[in-house]
Formats: sequence, structure tokens, C-alpha cells
Amino acid sequence: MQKKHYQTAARSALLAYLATSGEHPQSAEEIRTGLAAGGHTVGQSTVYRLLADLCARGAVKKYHAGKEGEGFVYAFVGAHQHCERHLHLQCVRCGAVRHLECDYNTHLSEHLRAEHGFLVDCGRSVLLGLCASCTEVKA
Amino acid sequence: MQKKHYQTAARSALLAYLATSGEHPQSAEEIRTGLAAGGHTVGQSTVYRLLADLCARGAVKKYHAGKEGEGFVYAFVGAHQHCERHLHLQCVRCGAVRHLECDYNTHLSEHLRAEHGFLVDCGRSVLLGLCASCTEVKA
DNA sequence: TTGCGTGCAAAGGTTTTGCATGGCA
DNA sequence: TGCCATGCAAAACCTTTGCACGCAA
Repeated sequence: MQKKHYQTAARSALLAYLATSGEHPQSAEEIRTGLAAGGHTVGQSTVYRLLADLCARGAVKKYHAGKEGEGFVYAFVGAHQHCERHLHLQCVRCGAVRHLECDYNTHLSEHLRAEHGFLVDCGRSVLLGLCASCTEVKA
Repeated sequence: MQKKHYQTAARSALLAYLATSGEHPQSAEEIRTGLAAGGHTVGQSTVYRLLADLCARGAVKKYHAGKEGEGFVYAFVGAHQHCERHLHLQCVRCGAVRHLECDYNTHLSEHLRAEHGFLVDCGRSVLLGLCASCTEVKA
């Protein structure tokens, strides 16, 4: 059961900010900077605490940062309430995370289970690569 | 082009240790402890530097640690010289990483490319879940 | 009024870097 | 002999925690 929470300035600002930034993953520090740019100064610990809370509620998802060794990035989940059912595709260039809403998920999970005895946890699995947009501008 | 390197005691010990520990991923600190247990005291910075070097040469692979927020684990690559061609399955319980040597890799990559415009970088993609062994003892 | 939320600062853990010394080729 | 490698310690980084005060309900 979710712990109750107050509607505070920091919480509202964070939610509003995440909503406008779409599902583009950002680090805690980037989020804090973004909030500050919008006139909302929020302590770093508050950012982490709010993100952890939202994460627990399923409103935000936490991914490994694209660049290794650099902690985590957070993305607003929005309408995606079934992340445990599909795979995730993260672009190593732009950082965007796409949710693979496709029957292929089922095929893959079934294949791995039947042929390899491996139970995939889709919600936590992220495939890395280049998204369509970044492929086009591939330098 | 690879930078040349000397054959030093620390380097030999690390390689020997990794060879015996198979492909089971370990953290830098675990590796250091393991070396110490074998009578080889190696400075922590040396461990990191050697791992980074081996990683660059493709002899060692670096994965996110199973538990989030806890850095990385390293695994000996050994005979797997084609990690860029297959997916990786990491067990969230025991930490083992398996290389998916199966035609399914091709299917998946092709599907994602054709249907979703996403170019998967298999070598860096890791699917999380439960391996066969851990599924059996699922508590 | 109650107790959660917040900010600051300090703590924690892991990885990286600077520097002088030591060792391989 | 020339460089690379190593160790120690300090620095850097990101994240978490402790504590006292503030604010929502």
C-alpha cells in the first residue's frame, strides 16, 4: 500500500517538469537544473527522494545511464503502465527510451523460456542501440 | 591500435584469476580480494586500470552490477569473441551472464530494424531475468 | 497540532587521478 | 636506459542519510 503524501511545491514542480520533458531520460542533476531554470529551486536530496517515491509508485522509471559509470537517469512513465510486459529500447546516442509495444515481446519471452530456461524480466531489460532518428544522422 | 604493455606480476595474476573464475561477473573489489586470497596483493587502482585495459582489448566485459547503484562487475570473455553478435542474459539473482548463441539473435535484430527502425547493439544489450538454475529454487 | 516534506551538510561507497617509485624489455 | 606499471593516498562522483525547521492537512 502506498504511503500517503502531501501536495507540496517541490512535488508539483517536479511532476510538471517531468510531464513537459516527456519520456526523455535525465539524470537527477539535470532534473534539478531544469527545475531551477523554471524558477523552482529544489534541494538535491529532495529530488532523489521524490524520484525514489515516484519510482515506487510507478510514475517514473529508473534506467542505467547510457554512459557507463554515470549513475542513473529517470524518465516519466506517463501512459506506459505495463512496462513489465514489453522490452525497452534505449538509444545510445540520444538517450531516448522506447517501449516496444509489439507481439514480438511474447515471442521472445516464450522462446527464451522454452529454449533456454530463462525467465526474462521485461520491465528491467533494456536493449541498447541506435534509434531511427539517430541512424539517419549517423556520422 | 592497442597500446603495448609489459608482462607484469599483477597482470599475470589478474588474468590467471579471471581465467579460473570463469565467466562469472565480479566487482573490482571482489577480484581484488580474490587475488589477495591467492597471495597476490594488488592495489585497487591497479585492478581498475588493468580491468579497463583488458576491457578495451576485449578480454573482459563490463556489466552493470545486478543490484542497482552498486557500480559494475567484470567477467572474463574467454572464447566469446563475438559478443557483438548475440544478446546477453543476466540473472538478477546469481549474477551469471549467459551468451545467447542462437539464431534468435538474428530474428530479433532483423525484426527491430525492419519494423522499428532500431539498430540493436547486441554486445551492449543485456536482458535481465532469472536463469534456469535460479528458477528452480525460486523461493 | 501532527507528522510528512524539505534543505543543508555530512556521510558512504565506488571509481579515478596525481605522483613518486619500481620493474619490464 | 626508457617507459610503462604499481601503490598509496587524495580527489571526484553520485547517492543516501541525519537533523532541525517548515508546511500541508
